[in-house]
Amino acid sequence: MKQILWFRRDLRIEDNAILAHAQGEVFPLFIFDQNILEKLDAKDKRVTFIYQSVLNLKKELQKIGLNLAIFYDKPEAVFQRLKEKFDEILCSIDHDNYAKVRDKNIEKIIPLKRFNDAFLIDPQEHLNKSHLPYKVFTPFYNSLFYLWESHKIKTLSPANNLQLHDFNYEHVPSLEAMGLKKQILPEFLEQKAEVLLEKFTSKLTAYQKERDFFSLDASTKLSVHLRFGLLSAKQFFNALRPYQASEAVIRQLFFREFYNYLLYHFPHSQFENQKPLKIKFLNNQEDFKKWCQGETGVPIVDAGMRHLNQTGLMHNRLRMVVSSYLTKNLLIDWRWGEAYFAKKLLDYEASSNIASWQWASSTGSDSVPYFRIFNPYLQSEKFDKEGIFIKSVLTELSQLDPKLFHKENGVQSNLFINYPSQIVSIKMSRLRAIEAFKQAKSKP
DNA sequence: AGAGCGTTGTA
DNA sequence: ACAACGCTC
Repeated sequence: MKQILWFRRDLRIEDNAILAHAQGEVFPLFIFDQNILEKLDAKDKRVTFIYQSVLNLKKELQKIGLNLAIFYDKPEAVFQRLKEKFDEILCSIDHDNYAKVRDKNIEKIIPLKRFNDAFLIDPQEHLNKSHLPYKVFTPFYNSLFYLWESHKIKTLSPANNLQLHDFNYEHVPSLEAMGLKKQILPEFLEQKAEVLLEKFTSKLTAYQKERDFFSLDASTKLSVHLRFGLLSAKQFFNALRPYQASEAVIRQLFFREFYNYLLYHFPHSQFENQKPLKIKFLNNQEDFKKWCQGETGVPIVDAGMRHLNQTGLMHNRLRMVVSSYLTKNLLIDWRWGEAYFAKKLLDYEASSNIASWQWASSTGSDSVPYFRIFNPYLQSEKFDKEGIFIKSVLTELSQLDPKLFHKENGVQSNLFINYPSQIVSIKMSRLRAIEAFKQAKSKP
């Protein structure tokens, strides 16, 4: 048996399904997919992260007597060249549309063996008592109680006695050759997943209380590592579950499961409202541009967006604040926001991003009620009272009294500060959104 | 099949 | 209160 081990979003050795299930002669490879790269900005941060992770993986594979061939090509072309020599490809599953279409085409060239490796559960399982997929988080979460109860989930180790297929693929394409520039990444991304995990574990007890506060450093910082599989979901679970205080963070891990599960069962939700609502969005291009650039005149929204643009990161609650502002206050289609996040977020995960935007725009299956609209000023007052986060990003406001950040036109009232005026009044746009969603619902 | 409930809120 | 609905058992 001759197998290609196609690494994609599983850039690790331990608990890796394709390495564990491999047998005989193997050819590990990674493809920098031209179809994907050609659509990216030359300054895309994720590719820098993936690039360094892939080089690390190559070293790790060499330590266990294997290696990694690195291609810059279209997957179809790579496998066309290799098809005579191999019996099958092993890879992990992705449920987003691009991945599904890609894999279907590859399968016509060489048989593909897929493993559910990026998530704890296989979405095909875990149906409700009516044998239908869950649409509400809590019952879904309760159905995973058996997992929660098990303090350890069995992980996988690389298979023994693998032989490396004839290997003369030492050439590694440079980032520049792929049309990309090396980017400076947030410092924590240079650290190994185990190190971040250990640091998080030491402050786990504070997580539940502090996780909502933008300026506190309470989050796991592991979303990017999880996204590209430098750490598996099982490893994450196993490391944290033993602790008393783990419920809150495991719950978030299960949200990740839920959103992957929803995308699997409701693939159309990637493109359309999951609930068949016909909302009359305003979709004003100028407003959208201001939102993207962090020029809305609402300090917490602008700080969140500019921080995203600068770093590729955004705090969970901030994502809710800016997405509520876009879809409700500005009445712009969630798909515009989803696409922008897809371009910018270092931890962009299609399933989580899509479901979260559907949540914010009240179009998803278990989303926020349309009349429960975030007031960005109350959010910043509650979660960034001293304006620490806002000032860290909007440095031109660093001398201001933080109270000004938490009321409409507060900053603008200071005549010495040059800050954009508000696009809309919060009160007016809130009522406008409620009306638009009411209308959408009453349509046949 | 009818009861009970629903991630993150606001005025 | 908001609006009152879909999901789940």
